[in-house]
Amino acid sequence: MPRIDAPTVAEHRAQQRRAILDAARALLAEHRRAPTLAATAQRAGLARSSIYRYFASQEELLAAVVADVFPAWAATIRSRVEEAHGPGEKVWAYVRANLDLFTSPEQDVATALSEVVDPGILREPVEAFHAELRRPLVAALAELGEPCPDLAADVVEAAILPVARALTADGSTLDPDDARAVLRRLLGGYLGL
Amino acid sequence: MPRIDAPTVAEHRAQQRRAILDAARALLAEHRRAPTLAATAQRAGLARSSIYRYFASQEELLAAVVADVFPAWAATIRSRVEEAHGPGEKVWAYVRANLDLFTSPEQDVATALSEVVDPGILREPVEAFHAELRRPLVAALAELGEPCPDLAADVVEAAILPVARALTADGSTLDPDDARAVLRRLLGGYLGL
DNA sequence: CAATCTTAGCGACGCCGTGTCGCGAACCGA
DNA sequence: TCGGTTCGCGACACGGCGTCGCTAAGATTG
Repeated sequence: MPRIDAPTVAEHRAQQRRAILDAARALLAEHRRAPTLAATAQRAGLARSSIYRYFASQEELLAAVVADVFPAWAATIRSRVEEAHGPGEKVWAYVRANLDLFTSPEQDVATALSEVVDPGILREPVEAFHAELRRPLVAALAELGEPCPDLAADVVEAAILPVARALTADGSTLDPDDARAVLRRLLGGYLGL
Repeated sequence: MPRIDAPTVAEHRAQQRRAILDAARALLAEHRRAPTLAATAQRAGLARSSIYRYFASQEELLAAVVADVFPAWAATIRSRVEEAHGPGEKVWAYVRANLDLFTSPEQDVATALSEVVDPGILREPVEAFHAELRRPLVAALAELGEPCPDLAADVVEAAILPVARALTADGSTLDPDDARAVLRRLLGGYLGL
């Protein structure tokens, strides 16, 4: 068991796991695509093969990254929706909360995760948490009398993405208020706002 | 120059190119992801390395597949939009034309191409033609007085995708009319319908 | 304290993907 | 007929992921 820098092995393990997770998250945010294990390992300061001591596969590692980020995100959205009064307001609160998250300090990961609708390795872990995250939206839509709340929720969420992308694009000069206004106009009739 | 089955070399070349293109298209439709060169070559009946006699890279091959499919698609959409009267109707015609294409005989490729929003190799060629395809939508939105017609077009197109996916999903029991209704309710206020 | 067990870390390997290279063979034109 | 062109192909290089076996350092137990 080569060089251990923490007092105990258990702590060392926790530190290494964190280092790998952080490295993967940073690379995901930078490149907006699933990071390679080689790059992740280099950034975390260990050998590529050693990653497998902590995660069974690249997919599991990425799922762990997602699991690391989503809970706080979901909690924020849920509370924002709960603060709103009436189903239409709740849907709008959901939309705004999402847009705010995309332009928040966690913007990098949030954007990257959504950008990567990759049919590849990131898709499955992201979608698992997605189902959890969108529950308040589905509920609000059902309350609005929408016969297909799940499908409608898909549509609303899909509509949010391009706006978020436009807001976080590199040389974007788009005013956040204008961006919100586009969504508001588009979904406005439905929301009764 | 081994075995040539066509009268002339030029015809043989054209036939081979077509065979590769068709193989790639079929595989794309089947697996909804960029086909490997090995699989494409096997299906087209030549060696993997021979594909490079016809296409400089996998990316160029896939771009050619896209270029092969899009023109007819774009023409259909354009004519459907032109048939509509008034900007709101045009937007709705654009949406309906897209949904119809997803459930048409070319459904396989259309769905696959949209499904593959892959940040990977298919993305660039698809987006190039996409800009061309959506022009009538942008025009109609601008006519509606939308201040950010490009962004709004992004949103409308993004909204179409989940509905198309739901319609073409494997065990889908969704009524196409219900699906359209979801989009109509969501965009309805905006379209003034 | 020492023998033993456990296990982190690592390099080497296998497999599969893309893209390149050189050779042989077939077609074409002079 | 004969040389040039180029098609088709296997071999190769390179870079991904995942596995294996060795080494050595910590943990455990007597």
